[in-house]
Amino acid sequence: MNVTIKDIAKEANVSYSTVSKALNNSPLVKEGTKQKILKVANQMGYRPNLAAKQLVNKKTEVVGLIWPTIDRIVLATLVTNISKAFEATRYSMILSVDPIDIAKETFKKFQVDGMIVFAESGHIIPEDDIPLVAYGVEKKGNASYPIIDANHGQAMKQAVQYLYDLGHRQIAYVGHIDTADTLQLEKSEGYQKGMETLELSPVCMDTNGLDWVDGYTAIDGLASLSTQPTAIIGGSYDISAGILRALQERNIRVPEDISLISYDNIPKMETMEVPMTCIGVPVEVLAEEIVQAVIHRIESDQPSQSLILQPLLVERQSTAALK
Amino acid sequence: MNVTIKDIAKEANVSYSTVSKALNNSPLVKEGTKQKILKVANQMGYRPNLAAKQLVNKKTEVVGLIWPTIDRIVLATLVTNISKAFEATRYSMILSVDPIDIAKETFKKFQVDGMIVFAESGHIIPEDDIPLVAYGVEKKGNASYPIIDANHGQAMKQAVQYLYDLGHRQIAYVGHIDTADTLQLEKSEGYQKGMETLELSPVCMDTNGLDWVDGYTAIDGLASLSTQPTAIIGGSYDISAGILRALQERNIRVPEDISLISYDNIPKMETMEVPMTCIGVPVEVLAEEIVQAVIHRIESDQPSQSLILQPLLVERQSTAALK
DNA sequence: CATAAAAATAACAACGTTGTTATGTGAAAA
DNA sequence: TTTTCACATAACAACGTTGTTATTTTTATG
Repeated sequence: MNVTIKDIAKEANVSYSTVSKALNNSPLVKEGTKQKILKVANQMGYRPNLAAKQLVNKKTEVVGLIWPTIDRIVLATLVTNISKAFEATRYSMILSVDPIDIAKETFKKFQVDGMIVFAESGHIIPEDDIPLVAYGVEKKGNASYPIIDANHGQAMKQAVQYLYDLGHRQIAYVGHIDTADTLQLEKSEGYQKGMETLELSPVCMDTNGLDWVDGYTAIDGLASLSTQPTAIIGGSYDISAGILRALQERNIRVPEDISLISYDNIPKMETMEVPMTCIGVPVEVLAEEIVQAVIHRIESDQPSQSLILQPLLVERQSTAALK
Repeated sequence: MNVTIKDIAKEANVSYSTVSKALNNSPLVKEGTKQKILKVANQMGYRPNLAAKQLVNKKTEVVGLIWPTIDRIVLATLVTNISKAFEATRYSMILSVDPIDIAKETFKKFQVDGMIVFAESGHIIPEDDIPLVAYGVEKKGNASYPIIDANHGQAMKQAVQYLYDLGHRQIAYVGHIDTADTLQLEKSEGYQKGMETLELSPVCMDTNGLDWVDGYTAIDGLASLSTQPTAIIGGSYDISAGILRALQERNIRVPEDISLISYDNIPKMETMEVPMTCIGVPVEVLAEEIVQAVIHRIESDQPSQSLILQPLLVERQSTAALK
C-alpha cells in the first residue's frame, strides 16, 4: 500500500489539506510546518498518485511520441535527444511504436497533454482535442497542427557553396534520387539548384536506397563518369559511411583526393574513421525545437506556427581546399 | 469537456451508478436499460476516464517496456512484435528509451501494472513493488524476477548438426568472437562444442563487431584459410547479410558453392537476396513468451520462472546438401 | 486588555469511477 | 387484501488529490 497525504497528515499531526499545500510549496502554510511535513513525507517515502492528481488537474505533464516506423534508425538518435530534452522540462515522455491511429487512442486513454508524431508520408493526421506537433511531414497540405522540419534544400545549397569556396568545381551528389520520398527529393533538388546558381553542371549518382550498402555500391559508378568529381555530397549518414569505405577500398584518400561532406548533423559524424564534415540541423537543436513546440502548444492558447529550421555546417577532416 | 457517466445518466434518465453497471455489463441491470444506456453512451462518444478508474481499481492495464539501448536495431523487430502481441490482450504497452532507473521512475508514476526490461549488461535490476520481467540478461546472477532468453548455444549446435547432416564437414563460424558480450560468447562456444561433438575442427572468423560491414569485411580472410569451408554460420542477421554480399561479389554462389545459415529467426530472412536458412527463436514466439510472462507475473501470485526458449531451424534457399 | 485584522490551519466539495448499501417496485404467496 | 421477497434502480462512500471556504490561532492596534 502506497503512502498518501492522509498518512503523512496523521504522522505530522496536521490536516491532509495542509499537507497538500505544504507539498506544493504554498505560501499559505508556515515555513516551520512546511519543513516538518516535507521531512515526514520524505521519511515515509511519499510518492504522489498521478491518477488522483490527474483527476482533479486534468493534466498529466506527459507527452506521447508516436514513432510508427521504428526501423528507420536515423530517427533513433532524434528520439533519444527528444527524450533528453524533456528532462529539462517538467514533462516526461512516453513512446508508442504503434500505427498512428492506434497510438493516438492509447495516448488519449492516458490523457497525455500533447503528442509528437513522426510522420513520414505526407498525409494529414486528423487532430482531435489533444495538441499535436508533427515532425518532417511535407509542407504542402495545410494541417491544423504545426510542423517542424529542417530546410533540406537550403542545406544542400549551402554544402555546394561551401565546396565551391574551397575551390571545387566538380561536385557530385550521391543519394536516393529516383523516389517518391519528398524528403529525398528536396535534397537532390536543393543540390541541383545550388549547382545551377554557381553555373556548375550537376552530377548525380543514385543510390536507390538509404542504407549503408546503397552508398557503398553507388561508388561503383564512379569510374564510368566522364569527369571525375573532386568533391562528393553524401545524402545521409548511412550513405556517406558507405561512400567513405568504398573510396578507401579504392585507395582514394579523403580529403586529399576527394572531399566528402554528408547530410545529417549528428554526433556520430565526429567519430567516423575520417571525422566527417556535415551539414544539417543539429539533432540536439531539432529535438529542442520539437520539445519547445509541443510545450508551447500545450501551455499557450496562441496558435503555434510551423517551423523550418536552418541547417548548420560543421567542418571536420573529410573536406579540404582543392590543390 | 469529455462526456462522463453522469452525462449519460442524465441523458438516459437513470442514475449514474446504473450507467456504471450497465457499461460493465453487470447482471444487476435489466437487459432493456442496459441496451438503452449503451446506445446513449455510444451516441455521446463516451470514453472512460482512465485516471478515475485507476484511482479506484489500482490497475492501469498497461505494461511499460524499458529499452535503454535504442540504437541496437535488432531489438526493434522484437519491440514491434511485443507491441503487436499485446494487442491480443487487454493490456497496452508504452515504451521508454531512458536509462533503466529513470524509466522505472516514470513508469512507477504511471502505475503501470508491469514492466519489461531489455537489459544487455548482466547486472541485476533492483525490483520494487511493480512486477518485472527481463529479456536477455545473463543467467548466472539469481535475480528476483524471471528472465526470458533464447538458448543461443543450443541454436549453434543445432546449426552445426544441420549442416553436418547435409554432408558438410568444413563448417566455419563468422561472428564477434573476441568480446566480453556474453550473448556473443554463448554463440561461439555453442558452435565450438557442436563441432567437437562431431569431431570436426572449428574454424572461426572474427568480425570484431556486429554490423553489416563487419560481416562483409570478415570474408576478406576467407582466401587465407588453409582449408576452404563448404558451409558458413553467420552470427547474426546483419553479419550474414554482409557475408552474403561479400560472397556474391567474389562470384561464390550460395548455396551451390557455399551453404550459409544465419543466427536470428526474423521475417527479414525470407526476403533477402537469397532467402536465408536461419536458426533461432522466432521473434514472434519470443515476443509472445515475454508478453505472457509479464501478464502471468501480474495476474498470478505464483512465482514466475525464468525461461530459456529453444531455437527453431527454418530451411530456405541458402543451404544445400554437399555435392 | 479587548478587539479587529492577519495568518495559519482545518474542513469540505469536487474530479470520474466502482462497489456496497439503501430504497422502491411489482409479482408471488399467505 | 395484505405480506413477503426478488428484482431493478438509486444513493452514497471511497479512491488520493487540489482548491475554496470555514474555523481557529496568532499578532497588531486602540
